[in-house]
Amino acid sequence: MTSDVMTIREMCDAFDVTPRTLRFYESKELLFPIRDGTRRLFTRRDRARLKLILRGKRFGFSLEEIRQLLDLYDRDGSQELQLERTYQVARQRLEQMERQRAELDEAIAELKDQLAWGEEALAAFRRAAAE
Amino acid sequence: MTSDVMTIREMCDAFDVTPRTLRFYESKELLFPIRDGTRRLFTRRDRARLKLILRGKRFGFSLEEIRQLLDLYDRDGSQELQLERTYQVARQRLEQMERQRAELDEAIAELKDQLAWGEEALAAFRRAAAE
DNA sequence: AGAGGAGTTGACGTTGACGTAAACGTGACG
DNA sequence: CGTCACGTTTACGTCAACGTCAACTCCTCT
Repeated sequence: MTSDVMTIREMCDAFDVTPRTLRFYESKELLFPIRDGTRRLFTRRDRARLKLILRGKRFGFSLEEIRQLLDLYDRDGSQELQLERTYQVARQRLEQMERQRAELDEAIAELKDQLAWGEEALAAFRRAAAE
Repeated sequence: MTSDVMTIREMCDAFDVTPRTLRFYESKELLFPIRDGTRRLFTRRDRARLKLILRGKRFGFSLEEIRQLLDLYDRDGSQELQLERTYQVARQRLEQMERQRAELDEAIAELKDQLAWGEEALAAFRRAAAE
């Protein structure tokens, strides 16, 4: 099963990222492709991680935050202390996220108010123009 | 009414920003304080603009976007077109924010799942340790 | 053998929104 | 008169997440 690993090009096509991005992620220890000589070969584990990375980015998380989350998903640590530690990290992240959501909700509500005001102002213009 | 203008310090206190920020905004042509010699004096117009700037930032607009919106308001004459334009931009932002919130909610749910998993695993450890 | 294409490693550039430091001016107070 | 506190300008630093070269190496096809 050679298709168990993918070249950098195949990865780029599959995930719509650039080679630079994949090398960058590797340098940040988000991905761990194996080497065929100097060339990178991405395993199915790398693909799973990249999928999570890209999703995390869409959520607006930093790569460093994502790296921490990946360590949770990656919970290979069969050790209780390690699990406990990553669990705490994840809980903190959840709190952050819920604060973010609260702020976002507030901003959305405010913006909606503004839109209502704008709508009213536009309606006034149109009434004035109708005379 | 000397309170018609404010010093940089008064502005910082009133709006909870740093002097650097106000100077930066001036350099970006978002604010136009008048000068008393070399010192800046912020008018009520500056205060109105700053209020809008900070609100815009909470909504996630870039300073450049904010500048353009402010400039639209500034051009003299009938403001209906400008208002219409601003309204459209704001509506697009709102859509972006609501999509962002939906994704954030999804991520929160997923992370909660992971946490439940971790909790269960920890509980298993503790049961094993209780023997 | 030569050309082409994909891959590699540095290293520097970019954008946004400021922070920080240096070096100096100025007015009020004791 | 000294010395603060506060102000100024200029300019360089920062952080994230890559983009954009340059200067190779290696494989493949003809």
